[in-house]
Amino acid sequence: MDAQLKRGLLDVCVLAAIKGEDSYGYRIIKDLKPYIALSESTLYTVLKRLENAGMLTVRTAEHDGRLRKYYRITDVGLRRLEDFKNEWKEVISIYQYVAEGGA
Amino acid sequence: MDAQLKRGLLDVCVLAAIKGEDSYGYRIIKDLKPYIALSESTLYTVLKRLENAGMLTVRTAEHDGRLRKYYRITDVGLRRLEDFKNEWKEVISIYQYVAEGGA
DNA sequence: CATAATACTTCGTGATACGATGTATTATGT
DNA sequence: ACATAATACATCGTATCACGAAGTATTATG
Repeated sequence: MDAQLKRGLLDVCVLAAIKGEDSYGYRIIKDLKPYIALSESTLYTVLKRLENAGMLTVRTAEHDGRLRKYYRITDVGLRRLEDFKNEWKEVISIYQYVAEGGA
Repeated sequence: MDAQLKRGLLDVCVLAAIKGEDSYGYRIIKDLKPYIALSESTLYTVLKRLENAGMLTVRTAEHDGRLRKYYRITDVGLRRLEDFKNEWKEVISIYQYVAEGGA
């Protein structure tokens, strides 16, 4: 899909992917694949950004002798998801303007 | 609204604003205001981009002794709007994923 | 007669998606 | 046994882009 349209959706997609259960990079990419494609470099940029914003916390744990970084959503992250749902009303009104022939 | 979400919508909003009738900078901003706020510097960047992409044509005309640049949508621009509508199905599916609690 | 509105333009900055590339380990196929 | 793919994370450089700030000029308005 269009790279620009993607921009506003990436962060919330990643938050949604870790909302129900802690997850890690590779799995997040696979879980999101049916909805939105993102490369590893993009994902790690997103995760770092969300971490800096306090929307998730990281914990390193061993799995089959290999280290994994597990990401967990915070209250701030959950609030971000709620804000996004509210913002969506605006988006819908914009879409209708565009789809129904503009002015 | 969120700057990132905006990115994928700006171009199509501007195209929609000139779809029905040729328009010019200042008016486009006013017409879009109820839906999406954009500054002059942003709009002219968008218009230049759309022109380079062949999605609109420009014509300078005098109006009350003042020069105005009128923008008209092209077939390429109209096709862009159609593509956008098709892309929207993906966006909706992403939204549902995010809104309904992710994985 | 100043202030606001109209109308367009340029510049610099910060944000950011992504390809390319690198490092390591574990599975899988032949 | 050995190569290839999959898993897992990380960094760097680049191109795109929205926007604030500032500028130029004309026409309404209070």
